[in-house]
Parts: sequence; structure tokens; C-alpha cells
Amino acid sequence: MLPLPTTQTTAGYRTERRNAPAASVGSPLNPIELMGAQMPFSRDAEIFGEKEPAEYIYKVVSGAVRTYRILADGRRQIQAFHLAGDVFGFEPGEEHTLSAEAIVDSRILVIKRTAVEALAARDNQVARGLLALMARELQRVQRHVTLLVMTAQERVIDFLLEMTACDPEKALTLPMSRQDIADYLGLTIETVSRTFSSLETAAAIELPNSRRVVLRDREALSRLAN
Amino acid sequence: MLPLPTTQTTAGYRTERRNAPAASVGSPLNPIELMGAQMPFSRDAEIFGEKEPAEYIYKVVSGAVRTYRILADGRRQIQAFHLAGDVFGFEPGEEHTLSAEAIVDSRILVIKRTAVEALAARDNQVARGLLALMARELQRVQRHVTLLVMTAQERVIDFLLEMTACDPEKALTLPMSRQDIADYLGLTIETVSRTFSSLETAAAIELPNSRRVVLRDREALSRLAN
DNA sequence: CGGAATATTGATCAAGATCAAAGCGAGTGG
DNA sequence: CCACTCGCTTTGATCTTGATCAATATTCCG
Repeated sequence: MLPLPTTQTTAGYRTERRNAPAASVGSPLNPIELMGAQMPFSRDAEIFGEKEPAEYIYKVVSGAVRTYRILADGRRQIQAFHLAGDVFGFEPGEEHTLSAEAIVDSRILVIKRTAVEALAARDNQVARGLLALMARELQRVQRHVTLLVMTAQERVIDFLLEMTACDPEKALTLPMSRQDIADYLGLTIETVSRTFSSLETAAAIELPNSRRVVLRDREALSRLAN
Repeated sequence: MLPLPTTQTTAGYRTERRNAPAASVGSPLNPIELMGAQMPFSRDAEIFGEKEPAEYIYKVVSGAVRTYRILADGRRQIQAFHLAGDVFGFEPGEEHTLSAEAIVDSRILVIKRTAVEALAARDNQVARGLLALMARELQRVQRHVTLLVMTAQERVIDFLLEMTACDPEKALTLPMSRQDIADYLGLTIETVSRTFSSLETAAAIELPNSRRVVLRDREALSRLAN
């Protein structure tokens, strides 16, 4: 509501990334960020847990974060990966409905929620920013729903394109493990691994090592993805 | 953000339903609804389409609505079913990212978006209501993501429980077809039909006819749904 | 009543899961 | 420096779930 930027990054609401789509997006928390403090989290450290009071809003300064939920049958469902510039943990309820962990050693900007609330109550611009934040998150989750009805190969390609969407580089280093990817795509680790291999065989990507991916033919990938 | 009701209906942001969880939820558009006009839509009529300017916000007065997207491969993905009391079509961008159709003959309250925007800009209470609306929608879509990684039987049961969540009645008349259900659950019509049959065989439900479902043993269902 | 749309049921197929066995790489200690 | 180990990844063989193809059955309406 209220004129909001319609542009969206596919990998999350992200700011301060190179190739940012002009100033229109900007940082939704710009006026607030000054109030936050940076905190280091080491690999696999929990940032917040499900059912904990949602006292803070977070922004990835460096590193990477996964937000997830443990399902009734014990499986882990990863909701999203958050990279540098992404805001996460912004939930309107009193309690977090997700857990968050650092995927690698990360620096996270932590902002008190009450501070944001207070500011939003007075400053309409801030309130609008929050709405935009949530709107972009909504679109991201909707994309995730769409992803989950596609084939394994389509999911993996979509994931790769999403990870490089804001990034013209052809090569990337994935911060997350195969298991993380599998839990995000709703596949098994074996299927993810096999799909990576078959994409390499098809000359669409190169895998110098398990964490490194070179998109050799983005066009071919896009075609396969659909 | 800002003290919001944490209660949520599983089937959407819904108001004016019996057993409403106290006054805390209320109608998020209460002050605004007066500005809207009721319009009738007949079965399968389009309410709005993807890419159309998002000029209005909608609320189901009676009947049922499906919001959906057509995927690149031509399949239809149903995003949500909206029943009486549900608000839909509230998208922050300039254009709709989904299409909406009446599932059965329906009466829809149509409210001009600019009117809501204007009010929200002045009245913080209204702005907060919009945020709550979007937050509940976000949670609904997150539930949908979770649904799509479960087995066929779990998805169908989850759907049935969702359709009756706000409703203590054991019997319900589904407004939507098997195809609609299949496109919502990411299954084929055959699998949905077979799962319904097997649940009937297992004495968990009764199917007097294809649109009518009687939940014979809600406990058993919940257990099967895992 | 007839015909079209929708739903059910059956038979087979295929994508991805599961079970199982290497392969690889980074860190550790001899 | 090299062997060893542990965790992660890849690859292989087989099985299961749900898709697909196909044939009725039912319902809805004109």
C-alpha cells in the first residue's frame, strides 16, 4: 500500500548490494540502522529460536543466515537464505515463528523492535518501509511455493539463478551445505547432488569444488528451468 | 510490528466468522468498509487478473474466491482460497501478481485502494491494520510452503482441517472442484480423488457426494496428518 | 433424455526417495 | 610430512509415491 517500489530481488529484500535497482529501493531501515549494534555470530550459532519473543529485527552485514522450522516429523524446512544486506526476523507477532542460524561466521546488525515500533508510530515513512519489507518477503515466499511444485532440476536451477540474481558474476561460492539446499528445495541431499552433477555433465555449470559453482551458460540454465 | 494479534486463521485473514478469537482480531478494514461497494460475481468470473493495476482491495461477503497464477509450463497454481470474511487482492505493488476468480456465485466488497492509502497515511490504526493483514497473509503462505513438502495424504488432510478450522461443524460443503484442490495442493486430480476415497475407506471421513465432506474422526485425521 | 463436464477407479510408468557404498578434503596427531 | 579420521559429498541400486494414460461412473443442465 502507498506507492511502494515494485522492484524485488528474488533472493530476499536486500539492500546495499552492487547493481541495486536505483535509489528507489534503498534501505528500508535507513533511519533506524543507527540505533542498532553489530554482533558477531559464529558458524551454526543460533540467532533466535522459534517461540522466543521477537524483540529484535536483524540485518545481515556480512555472512549468511538460514531461517527454518522443524516439522512435526523431524524434518527441517529452510524458509529462506539471507545474504549481506538482507533484513530478517521481522515478524509481527509477539513470538518468532521461525528459528535463525548463521550459516557461516557472520556479522549481524541487531535493532530493538520497540525502537522501530516507536519510530514507525510517529514517522509514516518508516511505517511504509516496514510494509514494503513485509511485502517483499511475501513475494519471496510466494516464489518459494511456486518452486516447490516444479521438478528437481527446475528447483535447483531456480535456486542457482536466485543466488546470483543480484550478481552479474558467473561464479559464486555457496555458503550453505548440500543439506541446507536440500531442506530449502524440499528435496534430498542425494537428489540435489545428482542434479548438480547432471548440470555439469550438460555443460551448464562447472563445479571446481562442492562449494563453488560457475554458471557456464545462464541462457541454457534459464531454458532448462522452465 | 506494533502490538498485533498473534492469532491466525489457517485459511486466511478472516473476520466476521463465528468463533472469532475475541475482539482483538476484529475487521482490519472496519473504518474503511463503509467506503466500499458490494458487487456480485458469478461462478468462474474473473475479479482481477495478473498484471492489471491493483486499484482495489476486496473482501468476500458471501461465496468463495480462488487466487492463482499460471506457471510457465501452463499449469495453474492456486495460491489461496478465500471464504466469507476474507480480504484478498491487497498487494503493495502497482500491479496484481495474481489473478482472482469467483469459485461460486459470490458477493464481493470492493474498496478503492487510494481511499485506503489516504486513510492509512493519516490514521495510524489503519496502517497497523494493513500491516496485520499482510502479516497474516505471510503466515498463510508460509504454511502453504510447509504443506507442499508433505505427502499427498498429509496435504489433503491438512486442507480439510484448514477448511474447517474456524468451524466446529463436522460437515462441510466444498465450494471448489477436485481440480481446484489439486492445483492448490500441488497434486493431480486423480491423487486427490484417490486420497479422499482412501480416507473414506479408513472411516476418517464420509463423502455423501463429491462436494460434501463429513469429518467423522477429526482426531484420527490429525494423527494421520502427522 | 442426452450430452458435456466432473469425478472415480484401474494399470502402468517415472521421478525422486531410500538404502548403501565409496570418494574427497580439511584438520589432527604421530 | 604423511597417515588417519571425521564429516560432507558423490555415485550406484532399488523401491515407493504420485503422475500419467485410460476407462468407466456420476452429476449437472440444457
